[in-house]
Amino acid sequence: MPSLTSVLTARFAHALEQAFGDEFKRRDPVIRSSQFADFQANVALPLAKELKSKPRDVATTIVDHLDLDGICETPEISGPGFINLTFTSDWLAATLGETDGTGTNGVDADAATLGAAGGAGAGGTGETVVIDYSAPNVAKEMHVGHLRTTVVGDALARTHEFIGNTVIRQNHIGDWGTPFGMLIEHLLDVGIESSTAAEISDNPNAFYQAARVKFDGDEEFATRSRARVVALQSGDPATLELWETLVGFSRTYFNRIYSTLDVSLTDADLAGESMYNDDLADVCAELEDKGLARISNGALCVFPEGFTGREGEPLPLIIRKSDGGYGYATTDLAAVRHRAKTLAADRALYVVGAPQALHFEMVFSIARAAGWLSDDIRLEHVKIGNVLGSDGKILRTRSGAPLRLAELLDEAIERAKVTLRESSAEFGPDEEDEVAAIVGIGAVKYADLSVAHDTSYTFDLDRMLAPIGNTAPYLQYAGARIRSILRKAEGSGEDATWQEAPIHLGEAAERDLALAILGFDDVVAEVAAASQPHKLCTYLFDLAQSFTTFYEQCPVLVADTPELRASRLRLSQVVLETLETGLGILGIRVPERM
RNA sequence: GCCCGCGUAGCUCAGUGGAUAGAGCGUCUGCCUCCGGAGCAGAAGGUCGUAGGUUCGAAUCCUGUCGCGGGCACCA
Repeated sequence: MPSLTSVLTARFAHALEQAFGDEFKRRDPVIRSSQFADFQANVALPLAKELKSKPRDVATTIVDHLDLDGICETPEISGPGFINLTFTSDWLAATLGETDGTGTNGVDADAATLGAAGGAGAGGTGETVVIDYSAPNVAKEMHVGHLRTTVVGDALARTHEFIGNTVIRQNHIGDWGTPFGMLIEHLLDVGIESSTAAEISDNPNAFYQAARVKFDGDEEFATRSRARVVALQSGDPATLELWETLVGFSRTYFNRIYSTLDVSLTDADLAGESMYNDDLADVCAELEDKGLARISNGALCVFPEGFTGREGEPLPLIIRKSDGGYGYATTDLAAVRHRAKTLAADRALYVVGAPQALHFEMVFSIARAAGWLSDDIRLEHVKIGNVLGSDGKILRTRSGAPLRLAELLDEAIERAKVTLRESSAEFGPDEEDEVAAIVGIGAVKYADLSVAHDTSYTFDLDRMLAPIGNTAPYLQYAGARIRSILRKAEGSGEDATWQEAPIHLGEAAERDLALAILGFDDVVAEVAAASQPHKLCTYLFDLAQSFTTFYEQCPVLVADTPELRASRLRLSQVVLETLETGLGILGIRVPERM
C-alpha cells in the first residue's frame, strides 16, 4: 500500500514544477497532519518570501496546478496560506481494499513472519545497516540499562528488516579485558565443574562479586590475576580454553534472557570485544603512521580536533595505556573500522547509553580523520537514557544492589498472570502461562519503547501492566478482541466471502479508522529514518483507540446488511494485521485471547 | 571550571518553524436487556523554567539566566 504522504508529495512535486519551474520540483511540500483536514501542505508560506509574492497567491497557484482528482476533495486554502487536503472516502476505501486482497496476510499469520511479507510495500531503501545493541558483560548480570538498549536495538533491527534493508546485528559483549584475569583465576579456585561455576549461567552476580572481593583483598590472588590477563592477551592456549568456558556459561545466560525477552539476537550476532583483539596493535600503528596519534604521559593518544578537557587542554582518546594494554577506545575504533570497511555499512547505529555520547563523538571523529569512512556513511549514536526508580535515581533494589533483570522479568510475568485472572477469556492449561509471558514481557518492552529513547524514564511496573492507557496490554487486548470477532465470523456459518468484499466508509468512525490504518507506512519510514520507535507506539495507540471508537459506534457482526457486515469485518481484519505487524516490529506479540 | 542533555497539565510523557500546545494516568459527569465494559462519550486542569532576540509565524532556532541530570587521561 502506498504511503499517504508519498502520494501527496508526488502530486505536489508535479504541481510545483508546473507552477514555478523545474527547480521547484523537489521542494518539500511540508505536508503535516492537520486539525482542519486530513493533511495540510505548508509549502506556500516559505515559498512566498522567495518568490516575493503573497502566501495565499502562491497557494492558489499551486492548487491551480494540483491534480488530486479521485484522491482528494477540492483543496481549500485557509489561514495565511495553508492548503488543506482531505482524501475522498472512496479513494481511502479503494486503497485499503488493495492491501489485503492477495490473501497473503491471513488472520492467523504469525506476526513475526509478517515483516517479510509486508516489507516490499513499505519502501525499503536497500541499505546495509549495522546495529550495535544489547552488549552485556560476560560473567555479569544484565540490568535494566541493558534491557533498554536490547529492546530498542531489537525494534530498530526489525524495523529496518521490515522496510527491506540488510541488517547486521552486532552484539558487542564485554568478553575481554582486565576483569578476565580475576574471573579465570576464581574459576580455577572454585573448580570448572563446580556448582559455583555453573551458577554463572544462571545468576552471575555472586561469582563476579566473589572474584572482585578476592582481587581487592588478596594480594596473591591479584598477582595471579594480572599474570592471567597477560597470558590471555598473548594467546596462551590453556588460558584461552578457560576463557572460552567462562564465555560459554554467559552465552547460556544471555540466550535465556533473550529467549524470555523474545529478542532476535542469536550466537551468530555475537561480535564481542575479543573479536578485535588482533586488530588493536594495527589500529594504533595505522593512527601513528597517519600522524594522528602520539605519546602523552606514556600513553598513546589521539587528540581529535575540537575536544577539550577540564582545563581547556586538548582531550585525548587513549588508544594504548602506558602499561602497553588496550582499553575500550581502541576496541571501538577497531569496531568502527570493521563496520565501515569490512561490513560495508551504509549506516551504523550504536544503541548505547547516553553517558557515552562524548566517547562516541571522539571515536567517530577519529575514524573520519583516519579516512575509514566514506562521505555518505552515517554513524549514529542512538543515545539511551537512564531507567530511573520512583525516587528519580538510577533504578536499584531497596538494598541498593543493581536489579536482577531475570527477577524483574519474572515479576512482570507473574503480575500479568494475576491480572489475567480477571479476564473473561477462558484459557487452556498451558495457555495462561503463555499469554502471561506475552503480556508481561510485552508490557516491559513497550514501556521501554514508548518514550523517546534519549530521555530517562521512570520504571513503574504498575503503569506498564495497566490494561488501560498507552500500554502493551491495552494494544494486545484490542488485538485479542478483534481476533474474537473474526473467530465468530468464521464460525457463524454465514457468508464467508466477506474477505473479498469491498470496503465502505459511510460512518465518520469508519473513515477515521481507514485513515489511521493507511498512516502505517509513513510512520514506519519515520521510525527507520530517525531511529525513533516511540513514534510507532504512539501510532499504534491511536490506531487502537480509533478501532475501539469504531467498534463502539459501528455494529460489526450484527450490522444492518450483509454488505456492511462484510465491509466492517474486513476493516477489522486490516486493523488486526496492522496492529500485529506494528507490534511485531517492536518485538511484541498479540495473544489469541487474553 | 568547560562541554552535552533536559525543564511542557497534579503525575508519566508526546509535540517535523505553522492555525486554538496534545495524549495517557488521576479527578469529575454521563453510557451496560447491546458483537468481549480490560470499553466508550464528555468536563475541568497550561504565563511550554525565566528574560531577551531572530521572522509573516517560536514549546521548537539563537543568546543570557536559574534549576536538574550526565560527561570531562590510562574502568567500560
